[in-house]
Amino acid sequence: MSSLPDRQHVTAQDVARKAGVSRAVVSRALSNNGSISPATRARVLQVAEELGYQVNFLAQGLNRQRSHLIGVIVSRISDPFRSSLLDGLLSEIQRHGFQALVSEIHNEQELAETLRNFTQFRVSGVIVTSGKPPEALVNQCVQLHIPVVGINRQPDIPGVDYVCSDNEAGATLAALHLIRAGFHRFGWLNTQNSTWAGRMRGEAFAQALKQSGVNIKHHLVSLVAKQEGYQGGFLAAEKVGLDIQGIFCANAQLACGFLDGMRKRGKHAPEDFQLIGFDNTPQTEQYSYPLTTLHQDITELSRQALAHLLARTRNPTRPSQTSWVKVSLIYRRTSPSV
Amino acid sequence: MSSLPDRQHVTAQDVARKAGVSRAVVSRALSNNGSISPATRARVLQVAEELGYQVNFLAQGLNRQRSHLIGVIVSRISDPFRSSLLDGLLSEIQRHGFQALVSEIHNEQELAETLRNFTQFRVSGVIVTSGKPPEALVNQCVQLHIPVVGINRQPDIPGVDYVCSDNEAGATLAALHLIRAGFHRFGWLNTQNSTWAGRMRGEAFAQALKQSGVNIKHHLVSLVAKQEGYQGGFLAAEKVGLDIQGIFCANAQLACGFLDGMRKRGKHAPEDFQLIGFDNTPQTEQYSYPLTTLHQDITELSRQALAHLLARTRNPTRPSQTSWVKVSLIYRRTSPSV
DNA sequence: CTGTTAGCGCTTTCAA
DNA sequence: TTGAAAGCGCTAACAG
Repeated sequence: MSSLPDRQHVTAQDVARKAGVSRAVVSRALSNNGSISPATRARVLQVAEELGYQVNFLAQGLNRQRSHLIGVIVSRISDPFRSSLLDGLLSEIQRHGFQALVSEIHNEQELAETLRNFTQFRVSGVIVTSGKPPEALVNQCVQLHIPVVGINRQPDIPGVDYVCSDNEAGATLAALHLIRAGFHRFGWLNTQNSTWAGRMRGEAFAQALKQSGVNIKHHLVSLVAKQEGYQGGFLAAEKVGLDIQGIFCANAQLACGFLDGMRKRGKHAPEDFQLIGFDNTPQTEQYSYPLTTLHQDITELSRQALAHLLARTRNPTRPSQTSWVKVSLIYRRTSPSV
Repeated sequence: MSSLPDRQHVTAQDVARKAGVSRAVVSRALSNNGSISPATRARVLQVAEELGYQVNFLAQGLNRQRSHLIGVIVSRISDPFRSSLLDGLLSEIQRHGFQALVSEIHNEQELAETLRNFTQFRVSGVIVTSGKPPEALVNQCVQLHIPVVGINRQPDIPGVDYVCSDNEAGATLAALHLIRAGFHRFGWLNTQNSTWAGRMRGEAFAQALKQSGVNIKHHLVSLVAKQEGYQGGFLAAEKVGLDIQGIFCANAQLACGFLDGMRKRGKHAPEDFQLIGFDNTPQTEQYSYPLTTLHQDITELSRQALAHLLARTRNPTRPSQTSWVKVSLIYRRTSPSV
């Protein structure tokens, strides 16, 4: 003899009936939107509670033309830095009451499809941590008032906001640290298909060396890894000249691989050469990889990303903004002691 | 002079108008569902293409009472095994044309809230990789015909399907491998708040030793780490007796930490002690952590999870099933050579 | 094979 | 403050 209807879910209609009001009132009570007397509101909420009412987000989204979903585009999430970043992003997304639609992509085409899919779900925003979205699609998002924010992407699409670690500053810190140790022969290690962030780091590193009087033509060697990640760094170490002194790596995985590759050759940091990485992944604080590294502030990166998203939601036509997040040098045991 | 309406999105109505048919026909053409002449179908698809029509998933889901979303519950995804698992799951989910709603939880209460949120989006299924969902909520899912599948969870809730790595078999392999090396003093390392899978591994390890004639009362010491992950293993190594010979770890992070903790004490595997881990994370194939380990077949785990989901979608009342996925011992350099 | 119709469950004017 | 009514965009049952 339950008073519940035969239907599967309790609807606003059910609540309305039981509370003796109209559906509209129920909607107002729950959304805190539109005027309603405190008394009615309380009663409706009470009944809703009793009935275990839960808003149907699909219906709500359909009506509002916007779901409580935020699309996140990632790739290779088993990479430690990327999974940490995703972690930070998820926390932040959930903290703001959204749910994350996560999509892993393997190429630009999948990125395009994913972006389309996201719009079909009327997401409240898109966060791109990997790949470069085709401008046409992004423009469509912009037109639909779906905020798009890129993390560590080249800030070049109008209408998109960006948040980037301050790669230049980081690379400069690395260069200065190495120079102060009195080195003369420097190395820069990156992968063949580097991201924009990686390239920035390399350019800034060279630039900083140069400004400190290093003849980079002769004293900076550029190592390019054929593969991404640990393996790439490991193999790159096989053929590096052993007279090299201070090496800066585009990211943590490359650095760990390089360190191991050198170990295999019997060379160790900081005695035989010195190494600075980027990212400060958990692995680089482990006993066996005590890597001096530039710390990316993932929490801040995530916060800023959401902040941009929300700001643009309020004002869809505001000019594009890029936030630069400070990086800091973490001194460990692969570089000169300070 | 565009023929497009002023509205933001192209709707089925627009396509219908331009193709000179009714909305229903458009729906049929796109969903391949309900009879329609090949000619009309082709024409409709053509027009849809031209107009750049995209189904509104919110409306579709509202009507069908089911979205193309699959909820995934995770925690601590910066842990290498977990991020690898998530990776596998995402691939599999996307391969089947779903989108993943990923939610990171920190306790059972968040799990409950998340589960509710998922149902509010009318997900097509839920995959739980962490925590133990309250049975009441799960029952609600079951009633709503939302399939729930647990990965590496204790298979004990009716109506839920499970896929687990074969922990017993893995632990037995480990025990046998260590015994064959002629050892007498064994160790088992796990965290204080272990998962069910971890406990299973420990029990099976002890059991296997016993069956091989080891007096586990005296010759098996159980180390419990106060913290999870690398740090837990590292600290656990600080106080282990140095006469220990063969140690089995509940997971890869503990094992790496333990290895490093012992290194700090000047003890190395396999010379001074021997170590077998679980999970075969990428890190354990690195030069500095050449860990003998049990490989969890993430691809298979993911496939089975989706298979259960789809099977139960077709037949919501089928009896609960548990799939056991084979694990294999990967021989590296922390254990006796074979 | 195709069109009409009646919802799916919610929000939001607009009157009362 | 409240209710009635229209509509978000799509699907499915039913006639024709």
